[in-house]
Amino acid sequence: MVSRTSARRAASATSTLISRPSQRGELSTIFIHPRNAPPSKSKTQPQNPIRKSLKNDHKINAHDALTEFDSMLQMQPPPSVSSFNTVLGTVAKAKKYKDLIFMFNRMCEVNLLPDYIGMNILINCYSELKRVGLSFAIMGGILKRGYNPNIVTFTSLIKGLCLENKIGDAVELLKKIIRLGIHPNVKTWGTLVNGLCRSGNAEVALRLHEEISNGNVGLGVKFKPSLIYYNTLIDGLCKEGLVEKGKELFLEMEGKGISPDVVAYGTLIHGLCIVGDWEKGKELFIGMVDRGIRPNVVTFNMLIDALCKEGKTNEASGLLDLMIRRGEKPDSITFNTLMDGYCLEGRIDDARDLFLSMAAKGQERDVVSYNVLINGYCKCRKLGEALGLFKEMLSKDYKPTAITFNILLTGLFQKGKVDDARELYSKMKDHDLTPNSATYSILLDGFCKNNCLEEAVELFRGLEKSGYKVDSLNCNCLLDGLCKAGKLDFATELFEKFPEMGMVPTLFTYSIMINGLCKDGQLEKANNLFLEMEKRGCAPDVVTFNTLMRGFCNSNDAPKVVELLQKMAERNFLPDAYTATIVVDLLSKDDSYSKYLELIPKFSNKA
DNA sequence: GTAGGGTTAG
Repeated sequence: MVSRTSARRAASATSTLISRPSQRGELSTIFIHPRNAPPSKSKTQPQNPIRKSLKNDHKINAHDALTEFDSMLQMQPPPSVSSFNTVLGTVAKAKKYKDLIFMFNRMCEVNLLPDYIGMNILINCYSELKRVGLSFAIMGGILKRGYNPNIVTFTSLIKGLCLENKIGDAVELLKKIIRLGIHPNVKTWGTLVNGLCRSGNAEVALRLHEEISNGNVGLGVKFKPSLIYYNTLIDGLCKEGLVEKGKELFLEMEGKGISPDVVAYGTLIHGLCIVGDWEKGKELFIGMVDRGIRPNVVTFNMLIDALCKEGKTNEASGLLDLMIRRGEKPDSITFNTLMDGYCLEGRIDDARDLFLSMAAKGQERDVVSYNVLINGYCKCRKLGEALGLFKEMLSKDYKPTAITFNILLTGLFQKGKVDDARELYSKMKDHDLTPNSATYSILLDGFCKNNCLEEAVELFRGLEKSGYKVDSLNCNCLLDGLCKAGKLDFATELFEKFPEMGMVPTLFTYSIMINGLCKDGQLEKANNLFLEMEKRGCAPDVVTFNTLMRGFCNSNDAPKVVELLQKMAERNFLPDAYTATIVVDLLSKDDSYSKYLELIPKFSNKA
């Protein structure tokens, strides 16, 4: 058991980690118990038949729980606070967090303060809503009320920190509770592993896994990984392209007597599809079915998506028929995925037909269905149709998202309709939508590419002033615009400001700058930047090589091009079609260049 | 009674 003092110490340790929120009004109803109104705890609770069924019937949904909650509030005498936890838990499981907060507020209004289980539910709720500051405040309330935060409390806090991208803080919090003698369990580790994976640190997660498996972390408590824990880690590894590691973990799990389920198989199949190993994915899928594990709608959706991305929409459509025959009901994701596949292939009419047939096939469309089709129309430059669909969705009361606007803005800029783009952008706030990073990148890029560089700069400066934290993607858009407009001085100035703006130049940033410098005839600077990016741990790709080689080629510096070609070959980079145009150009300039080209070792055929 | 996992659109 966790001693009260250690839990309190952990709590005070965390309060230095996270600043306390200022939303006192919102919380006071939960924290401060009104005087002379202790929580009722009658021993003779009236047994409510609905509540009984809540416990026994797993199919009870959040709606029934809310109804039950209302009737519980009406009871005289009121039921015990703890008896509310079942209904709260049901609504929490359904992820109806807004409803949950409403319920807690209602309880507080009638002087029913949640017990520490209820407060744990509330902490998890705020963490899920990415309001971890409030989560910590509720934990303060747990202490104030004389309860102990337990490992469930801390696991929810760690999740909240992870969801707000505060992985460092999450790790620190975990270290602190371990030092204080609170033992993390497999769910705590799973939460952290998930947080690490989702923030692009799958390899760190893997190292952590090795450490805890070896008993190096966790105060000598035997670590028992679970199926879900393994699935989390395998998924994280696969999403970063480390499918081989994922496979190893899959086998390790089986070696420990944990049988993979439909999720484990699905995760690994998805991973194989991501790296393009469709054959192995198929093999695994067959193996799974042979083992008697039924693919479900998610499995089918992933397979349909993989086929679509491979351009095999007919096979994907066949899979939709197969799942229906097998009695697996397709959901909106199934239809949206296939529609997007058709759009990617330019089969916009097939996408439209599927869109129109959804209702008849027993599946209502959703916002994503509209987004997919609008995007399809934008991509084949049928802006009229796209805008028509947008109007239709509004008239049918579908709520557009920032993505809807981003899709349409992209389409409008691509067609040079800057005025329409401006007008649409101004309408976002009418729909209670906040532009996101992608919106700003689209605007910056769109203005730059439509001869409105001034407006892009103006927008960028406005963003900086507004306190919005511009990211490297936003900057890359403006950098590219500045470079292409020949404003190398301004571009260089912005590029050099990256560190003080808290940004790390990406591969794209370097390629944009190298391209700009080359076009401006500043080849030495371009070459230096190329060398610098390597030093800073940003490996150039084929595009970077091509960009620089094109620059040297245009300034007739054949030896430099050859040198770069050799470097590419050393790294087993396969030249692409663009590389070929450079070589051809070089040869056509002067026959004598061919003597340099003989020096190039053969490119390996290894992909 | 409360905490952890796989799928779609920009």
